[in-house]
Amino acid sequence: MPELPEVEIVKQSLNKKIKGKIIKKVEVKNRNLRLKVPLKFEKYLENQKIIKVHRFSKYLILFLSNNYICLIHLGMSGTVHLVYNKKKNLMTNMSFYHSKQLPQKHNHISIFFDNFKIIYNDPRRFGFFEILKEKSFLKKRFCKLGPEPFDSRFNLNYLDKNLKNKEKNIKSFLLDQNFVSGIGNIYANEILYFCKIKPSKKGKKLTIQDYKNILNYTKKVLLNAIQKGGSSIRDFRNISGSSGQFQKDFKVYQREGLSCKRSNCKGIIKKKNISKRSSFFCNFCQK
DNA sequence: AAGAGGCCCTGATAGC
DNA sequence: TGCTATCAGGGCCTCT
Repeated sequence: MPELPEVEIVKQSLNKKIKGKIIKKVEVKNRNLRLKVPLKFEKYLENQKIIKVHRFSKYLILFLSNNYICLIHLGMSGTVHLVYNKKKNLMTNMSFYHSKQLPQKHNHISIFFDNFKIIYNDPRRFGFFEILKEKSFLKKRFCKLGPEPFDSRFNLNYLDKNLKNKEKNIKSFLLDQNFVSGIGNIYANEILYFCKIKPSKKGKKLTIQDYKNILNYTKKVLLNAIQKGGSSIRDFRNISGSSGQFQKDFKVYQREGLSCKRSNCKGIIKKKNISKRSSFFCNFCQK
């Protein structure tokens, strides 16, 4: 669920809080994430300075002063929390992510700094941590991933080369990290709405204008989400979205049965499973 | 080779 | 009330 914009927000927050700081201690309570947290994980991190935090696609990349690199993927329910040590008895916490409180359960990893710690929480444990020996391994690690939508390699030629004559539908392409990386189910739905393309449209049926719209709106939708602080994500603890803000921005996602927001469009938002993922689209303006 | 589908996991919710 | 079934989703793997 954290897609590129949400991970970008976490990256920005981390850079503000932990860049230049030294890791005092690391505690792993549960190594059984999507990938096993390496036994030496703590050793690689402890006493190292965080040089900087980068992001590629949905991955956080922590550069350490010993040249090791810590990769973090939030999976679909991973959150990062910042907890301050207060003088008084209480620990207050603020989240990098939108959950307001530090959850009681599933706090798997704690990274301690001088007067605060960051905590990795992940109920479904689809997230993972990896250690890379140095920079050059990054390239290899990400070599199979497609370009981000902002990458100049993501262009008309690239789309034509990859989509032409393909039976696979465009929705699956947008979710395929080896084709374009950073987009997840929520933004894939939103992007296709803006493109006026129905999610089930096959690659081979896409027109040049479709290509142009895809190039345009993949960027626009993600950038807009980043600007809004990743606010368009729903809270996994609150699927109904009653706590608020986020849902307002969605054009189609989780709007089954509601009317299309496009002015003068009389369409109704439909929900349909495409390749096992829920897809939302306007039955009128998305062709 | 391309594309579809399964699996990992927990928690919220629907249905009986 | 309390049970079970279903769904949610990212990445990787296997099968056809």
